[in-house]
Amino acid sequence: MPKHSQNTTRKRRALPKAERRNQLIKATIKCIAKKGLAATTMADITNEAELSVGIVNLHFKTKELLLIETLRFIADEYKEGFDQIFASNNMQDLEKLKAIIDYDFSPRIINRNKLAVWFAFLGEVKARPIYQKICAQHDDEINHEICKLFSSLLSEKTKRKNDVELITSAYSALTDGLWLDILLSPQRSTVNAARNAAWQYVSGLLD
Amino acid sequence: MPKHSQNTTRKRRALPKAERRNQLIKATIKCIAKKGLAATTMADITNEAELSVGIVNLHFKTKELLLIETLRFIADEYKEGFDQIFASNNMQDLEKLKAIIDYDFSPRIINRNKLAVWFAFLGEVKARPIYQKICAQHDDEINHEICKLFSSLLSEKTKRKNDVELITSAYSALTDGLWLDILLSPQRSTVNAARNAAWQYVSGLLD
DNA sequence: CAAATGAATGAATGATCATTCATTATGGAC
DNA sequence: GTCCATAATGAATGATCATTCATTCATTTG
Repeated sequence: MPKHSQNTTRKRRALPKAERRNQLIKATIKCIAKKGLAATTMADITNEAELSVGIVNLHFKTKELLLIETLRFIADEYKEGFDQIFASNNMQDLEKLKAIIDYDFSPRIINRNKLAVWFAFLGEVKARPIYQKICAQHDDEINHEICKLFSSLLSEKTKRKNDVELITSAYSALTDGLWLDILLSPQRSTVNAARNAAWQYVSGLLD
Repeated sequence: MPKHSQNTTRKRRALPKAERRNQLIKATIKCIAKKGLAATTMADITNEAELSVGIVNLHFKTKELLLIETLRFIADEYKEGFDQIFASNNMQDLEKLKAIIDYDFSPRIINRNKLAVWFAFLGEVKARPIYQKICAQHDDEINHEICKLFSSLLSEKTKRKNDVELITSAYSALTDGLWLDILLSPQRSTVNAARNAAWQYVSGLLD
């Protein structure tokens, strides 16, 4: 009685390595969102993926390595979309900033499942420096881009009164904090309120 | 060979319940900061407290209940200091806001150990709603007070242009995000930069 | 088609851990 | 001083879980 029978026994199939890895990573995200990082077992993950328990060993060697790849997946996915916006050359700087804010609260990238995974790993950062490392490089690059954007957008007067680097880190912190709000409050309205709050902060700097 | 002998065997002592509970909670905080929530075992905690493994059962019934009380401890501790500032009646509103910002980045309350615990629990919120509940009530009360403060401090012009509730939630999110920065970056300088960023946001609203 | 390859399985293993509870120690009460 | 209530101990228990690997199965190659 195979678990994944529908009516008739489904045949097991060999898939390309990359596809299996993605399948397992997606199952891991779902499980962490549902049960938390601490309570997620290998059996949970392989059940969710409708595969056998031994498969993780085959594709990731250990649970810890699967977790690391899962975090990397989410970090890369975010960074990729971010880079796309920045690389675009049919947008003015202000449009880019608007696009980033929209992106930061778009459901495909930022939803409660992914935020749950994100914050689950961040919560373990002090104990597992590897998690911090995975986030740090992207973060630095992102902050650098945002800083350049503010530099070109803000008036001389504003820049004389405020430190641009400080504005950048406040902006990043604001975004992180708003994400946390979304994770913590199940209402859908939070996402819109969060986007508005981010935009209010930015527009306050611009005029 | 008792673990906690120094030179001669130390006698075990019966302490008032409340003291033992605090001792265990403090040990739990240390362990979570050092090993992470997922990897912290009962043996870790009772070793740290230099007590026997059975003691948690005696004072908290289960590990889960000890964890819940630990989160509650940190939340209550923060709220208590916050209330003290707000209850003071020899401070103007602006002074109060300054005092809150100083408080939010004072090492006694906000340090990497306590932040590690804080975010470790937040990371599990989606899976364990009880953690969310413990934080939510305090958060609501705090936001309410901050909102009142902004209402009285901001000019009519600013209030006409911006929604005070949105400003409040941006302020809270900013603080949360800056705390996350402190947890993530081991440099001591981060704390001062964070305080400055928070203050810059507020002073930008005031003039 | 037969043989070879290697992807996938899942029962078995052994390690880790929370919890239990019979026993021991402690500090009042009298 | 001797009892007694109860705080504290820690070896033992049983449950959970990551990992292993001999076996099974699908696909490819010759």
